[in-house]
Amino acid sequence: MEHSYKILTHSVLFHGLDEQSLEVLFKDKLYRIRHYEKGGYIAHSHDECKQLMIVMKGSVRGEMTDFSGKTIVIEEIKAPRPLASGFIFGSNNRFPVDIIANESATILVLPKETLIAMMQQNSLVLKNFLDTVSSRTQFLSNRIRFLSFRTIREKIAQYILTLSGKGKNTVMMTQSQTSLADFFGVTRPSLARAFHEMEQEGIIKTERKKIILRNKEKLNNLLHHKPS
Amino acid sequence: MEHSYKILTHSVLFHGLDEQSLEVLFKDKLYRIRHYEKGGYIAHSHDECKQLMIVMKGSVRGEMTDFSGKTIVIEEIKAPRPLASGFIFGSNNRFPVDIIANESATILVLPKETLIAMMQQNSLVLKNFLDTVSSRTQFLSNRIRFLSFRTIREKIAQYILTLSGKGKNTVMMTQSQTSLADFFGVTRPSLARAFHEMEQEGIIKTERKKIILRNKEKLNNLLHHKPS
DNA sequence: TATAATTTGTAACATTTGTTACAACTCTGC
DNA sequence: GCAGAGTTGTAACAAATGTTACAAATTATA
Repeated sequence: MEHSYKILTHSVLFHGLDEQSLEVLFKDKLYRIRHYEKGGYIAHSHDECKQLMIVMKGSVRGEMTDFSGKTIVIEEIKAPRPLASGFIFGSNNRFPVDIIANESATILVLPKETLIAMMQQNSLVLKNFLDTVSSRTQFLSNRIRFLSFRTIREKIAQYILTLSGKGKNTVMMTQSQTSLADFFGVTRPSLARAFHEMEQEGIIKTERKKIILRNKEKLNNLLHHKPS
Repeated sequence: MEHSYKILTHSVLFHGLDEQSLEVLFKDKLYRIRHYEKGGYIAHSHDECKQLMIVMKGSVRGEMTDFSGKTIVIEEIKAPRPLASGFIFGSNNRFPVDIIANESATILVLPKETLIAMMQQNSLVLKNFLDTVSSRTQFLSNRIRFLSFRTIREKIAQYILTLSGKGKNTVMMTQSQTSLADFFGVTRPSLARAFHEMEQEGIIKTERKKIILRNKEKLNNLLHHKPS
């Protein structure tokens, strides 16, 4: 274990602690280290989630299997990140997805009790864990905002206006159009079409990843007539 | 404050503690109690969220103001529930909505430091808070699953199959069709139409709030050809 | 630099959903 | 038993998005 502390100092949960603090923290605590080969199942969807797992080496993926057996990759988690941290506590603490090793992977397993003890012993661990779970909430909450808009133009308007802040008239997209379409829950061609239409109407002008606001008022109006 | 402990024992954060434990817990801690009249602003959207607020009397609502000034009520929070508990920690700890008093309301304000101290002092408080935040994550996560399905029929299929579990062939809807439509992010008539079509095709049969599964295989197939 | 892989632009057509409006039904309190 | 509020059934038409396919542009990589 000793040689692993260095890795853990880079983990979000133990961020800010040095190796000595970690040694103190792990003393007399229950934990396990598990190895998985590529393709191995680390957890099954609907399994009870009563321990925190941190990927220490390699990477794992979350997969959803629908009722037909078709699988969809939801997310990839690389070392040294925790997985399913939002599902250890709460009223429905079960894995929402299957967790499978993407490659040979090493996982640190902390039972719920150990996690609680660590959080009470060290306020930094407590804050780190709360930050992790809360950031997730905030991400999901933001995502839902976008998914809830009826039309693609509304999503675009909200997206641009949020990024542009007050004075600015240009916005740089941080992600590809493809992944933005994914975030919005629409298809890529549809998103491209919407951008194009808005450009035709003189609302915006796009230059690859750069978006220039030409008519902020019209952009506002798109949200104006919003339902829901 | 003393007479308030009884109310707090019913709050999710202090659930399981008796009045004496609360007295010990609040001793030497910083906190405030604030009163708001109907319509008063308790917090503004984008304000920094650095304290936990618990509604002790009355009720408040979360409102979103879009760029045009139109407001949408997101949620109502009644006593004795905490508000915005998922936004105190995390990387973007700002209120996502405006918080406004629905009626005359009393709010207990716990600074972040007080909250941390209480969680470290009492493991029940720690667990309760983590349960609150995590339940939120789980709710949002589930909501996103439904919003991500392309078609209404897919949402319905997922909904019914999840509720029906293994053997059962009937499902009772716990909410009105109207609020289900809301949860799905679709309009009510569209949802009704989808139900009707599926009934025509012999997949299900609806009797008001009761849904009878007539062809589980076809229901599975709806998810089978799922994109995304 | 050449080549492959990824991203983006664009179009025609099919599908799905929204909109609006009204009638029928159910439930509650009086 | 009845009035009124809320919920559900239904339909015609409009609007938005998905699907598919291919070319062009860009970026990564050998």
